[in-house]
Amino acid sequence: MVKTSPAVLDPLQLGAYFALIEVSSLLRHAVEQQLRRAGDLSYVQFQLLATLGDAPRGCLRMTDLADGVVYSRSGLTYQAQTLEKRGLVSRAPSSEDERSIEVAITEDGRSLLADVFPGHIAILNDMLFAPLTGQDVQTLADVLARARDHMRQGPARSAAPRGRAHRSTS
Amino acid sequence: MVKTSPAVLDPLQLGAYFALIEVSSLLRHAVEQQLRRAGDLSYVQFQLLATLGDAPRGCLRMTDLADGVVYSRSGLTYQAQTLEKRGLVSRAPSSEDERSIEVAITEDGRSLLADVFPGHIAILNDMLFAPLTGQDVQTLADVLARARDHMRQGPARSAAPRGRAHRSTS
DNA sequence: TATTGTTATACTCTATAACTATA
DNA sequence: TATAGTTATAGAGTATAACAATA
Repeated sequence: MVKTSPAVLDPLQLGAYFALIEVSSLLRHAVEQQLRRAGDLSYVQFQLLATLGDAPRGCLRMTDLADGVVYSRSGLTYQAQTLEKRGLVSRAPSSEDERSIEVAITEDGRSLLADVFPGHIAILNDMLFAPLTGQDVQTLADVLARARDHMRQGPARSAAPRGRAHRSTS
Repeated sequence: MVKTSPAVLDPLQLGAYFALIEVSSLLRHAVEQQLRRAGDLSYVQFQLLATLGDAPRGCLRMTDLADGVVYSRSGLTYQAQTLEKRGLVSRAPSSEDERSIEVAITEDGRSLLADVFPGHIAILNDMLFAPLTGQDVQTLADVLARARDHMRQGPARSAAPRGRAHRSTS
């Protein structure tokens, strides 16, 4: 039988959850404003550009690009079109699979990333890292990485049928 | 002179940042879906209801309610109206300060919260807490609380003028 | 048939600025 | 004048479903 989670959180868990939500929310809001000012980018657009910038040849298929950044295909199409109009990415059919589109970051895209990075990093340092020790950061990275890997693995069992309908795990 | 942050992040910081963003993003997306299904609530609406539910008499002024959940006044007005139409909150002018509106969670609001909580908590347990030890949670709560308190204090100095303005917004 | 991606469409949410009213 | 809140409006972003094309 699958281990059933208790129906409540202990205060420690509640604190961790609230702090996580609040920290990421405040951080994201601050970073979004900086990205908008420095490069007229939304956070999602920045994530897409940064993902491409890190990719082997600055180039990924739409589907792979979407992974983890965007939650619907049409949403990615929308953003990719926006970025393409600005000349920050280019799109071309894949030679291997004619169904696929390969998205590549352009020179302008890399240049904009470079413009935006310093301010981005400054915010992270000032807001997030300033009050933390090296050990804190180490632990944070370790624990969150474990959580992330876990989330990436199985689709959350409880993502489906809870709440209103109070039937037990059927 | 203000201490200047280094222009780059070390790999550890980068890892902590990415993991934080990814974890909170995955978590929030999962929770949003659950809230929508179980109670037809957006995350912000849930936060507002939950904040009211925790308040001394289930009642807060608009301004205090906004704090930390919403980033503009009109945004709160919009959400408060939405919740009021559904009978989940009520609004009445404050007797002390005629300018203020006091928002109170209703019985229906509390009932909906109760409907939604179990599924919400189940997701947290399954996605976030399952792979973590009690010590992990303890540390996470501690470190993130410190970060949050720091963020709450001063408006980030770097929120203003960094990253070379790329004014070609035309 | 399954997969990749686009389009049309409708909707939610947010932000800015102008506004009213009270302190 | 400053504060509390609303309104009008406009724009960004997202999701769903129907669609075309390739594997």
